Amino acid sequence: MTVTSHDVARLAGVSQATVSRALRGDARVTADTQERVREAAQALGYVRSELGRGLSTRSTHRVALVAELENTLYHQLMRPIHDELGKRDYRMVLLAEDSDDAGLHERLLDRSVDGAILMTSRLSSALPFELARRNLPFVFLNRVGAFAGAPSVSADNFAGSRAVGDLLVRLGHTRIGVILGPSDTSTGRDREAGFRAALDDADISLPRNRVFRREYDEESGRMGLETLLAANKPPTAIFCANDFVAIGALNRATELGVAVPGDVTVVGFDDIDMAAWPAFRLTTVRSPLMAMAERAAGLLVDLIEGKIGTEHDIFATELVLRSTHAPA
Amino acid sequence: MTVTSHDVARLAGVSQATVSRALRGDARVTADTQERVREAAQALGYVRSELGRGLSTRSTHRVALVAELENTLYHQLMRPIHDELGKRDYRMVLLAEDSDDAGLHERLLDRSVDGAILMTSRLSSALPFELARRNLPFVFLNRVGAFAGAPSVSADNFAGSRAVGDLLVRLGHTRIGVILGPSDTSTGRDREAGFRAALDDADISLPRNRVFRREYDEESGRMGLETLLAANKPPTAIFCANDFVAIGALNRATELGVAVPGDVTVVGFDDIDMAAWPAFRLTTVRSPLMAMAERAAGLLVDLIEGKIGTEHDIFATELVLRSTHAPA
DNA sequence: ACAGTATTGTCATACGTATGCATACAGCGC
DNA sequence: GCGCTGTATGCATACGTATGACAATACTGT
Repeated sequence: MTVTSHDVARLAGVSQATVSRALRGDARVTADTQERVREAAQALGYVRSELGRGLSTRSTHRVALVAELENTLYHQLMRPIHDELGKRDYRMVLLAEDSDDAGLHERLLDRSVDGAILMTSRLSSALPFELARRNLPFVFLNRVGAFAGAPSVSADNFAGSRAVGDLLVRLGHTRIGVILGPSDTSTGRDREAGFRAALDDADISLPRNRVFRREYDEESGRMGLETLLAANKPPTAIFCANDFVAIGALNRATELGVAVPGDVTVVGFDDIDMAAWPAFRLTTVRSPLMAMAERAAGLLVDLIEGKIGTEHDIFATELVLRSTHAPA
Repeated sequence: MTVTSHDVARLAGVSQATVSRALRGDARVTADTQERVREAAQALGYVRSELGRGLSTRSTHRVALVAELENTLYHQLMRPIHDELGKRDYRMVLLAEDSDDAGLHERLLDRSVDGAILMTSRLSSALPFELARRNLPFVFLNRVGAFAGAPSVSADNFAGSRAVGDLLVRLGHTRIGVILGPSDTSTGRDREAGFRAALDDADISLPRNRVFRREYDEESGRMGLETLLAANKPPTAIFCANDFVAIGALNRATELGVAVPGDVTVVGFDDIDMAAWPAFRLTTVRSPLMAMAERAAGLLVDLIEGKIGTEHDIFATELVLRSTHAPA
């Protein structure tokens, strides 16, 4: 039923080995024979089996993108990753990272991929160590893992958040709140640290009841805004650890009849496409997400092909001033 | 370097064949031996090679999800598909459907997947015929292909759009515009037909300058709204072929200072999560996307395992009245 | 104790491709 | 016509797993 290289060989009147060589353009096969083989392959509609090829060469030219399906940030990153990998003759496979790691470990180590891009790795995750132990090349994207032995690509989260802190201070805010991401992610930690640094410099305190910490999703933003504003002395400005959170905050504010930026300033992080929509016009920090994704893909291929060592790339961020911030 | 079943066999003091059987829980291996093998596998950190397994069994337990990366609708569908496949012991692989079909054909036919879910298939696409010819099982999701030999799962697009048409008529609109999706998709065609049927029944015409046709994305909505409203006698209501388009229309309306629904009524289709956000509160038609995705995944697995024939499932839709519609 | 059967494990091979090595053959100089 | 070189192709095998056929062992009843 399936057409194999043996079928092609029979039709072209050569051996299977010659078919393999001919189709790869091996110079040891005459142009004449190559042509004949190619025609036979075409006629039969031959498609080389990735399984056979992979088994033989111990490489699949496939790369796993490991992400939490719920984290919508990666949707924007798939195109640049896909295209960069394509250019380098690699394919992308999406693996969902769920709570139970067991299946994921296996899927990464079953030899069906040559490497992985980890996008949503938690600092506490054992995965990077496991992969390193098994010599499966991988890079971090938008994360820095607890494991330092792998290349990473990330935005300058510390500087970016610090810039937001400085902005809020400059605008005269003193009661400032923050909706943070998970503390066991590098972005969660770094964005917190940068922001705190700015407030510290201005001698502005960040009491516990002005800190809300949860996931990187819209829902968290909704809850965060509501919770923070319910306090005795509610903040006049809220920094959200990423744009999805910020948009959730804006949504809840609208529902509660809270004016932004009239009643409260809201600032996000990442500058996803949606942030620029007129419905939001979110003031935020731009991470060069496309460039980062492309770089990560490139680094991974280099790593797989043994061309580089460990390298940590940090991309500069840029404050994007839109319409959700105002003086205190 | 890589741990194989031979290594496990050596350590457990049995043959490779026994390892294979033991790990699959074959009754022909004593519980005692199974335990010993399992321990050895554990000790060595053995992970079965998908390549070897696939080559031997001619099945990979992997299913391709074929989608255009730009079509954000599928992001919402990945979780139900992923989970349903997981339950049935299958894995999901995302393949980007780009303009050049060549690479895609190969990736589907290289025996690295057992089947495919086609989510963005164009009516003109040769892919379904190609897959059918090669006996690669597949199902259509949210589409009906020109090829009728494969199962399909879709919403009742005709009835849904007709309901929107009826609604607009009931609200007293007579100058009605529409922003349609590509005419070589079944959704594009069916949603157009249903809407036209409703207008026909009410003797309301749909002149060419009130029809804008483009892709299923936010950008198309922006352009569509602007174009339609620029006409001499602009429409007082606009039906958008899906929610992304509708949101694009809302965005552009905001930028242009056009009030919705004060100046113009806007209705979408699908009821994606975002449609309910307070920034939009979009009146739309709900497709049971989750249930559809789950069903498609289930059907595909049944098809792969030879349990069913061809079956076309159509899910009922439901009008969701929010805040973007008003009387003429 | 023996034949007969059930149980447990091994052997050998297939899956489809890639590749080191061997071979056949053409061309060449003498 | 002989041996030599070099090139085009074929042969054989490896990759890791699964499985049908078979062998070895234990167990049963008489």
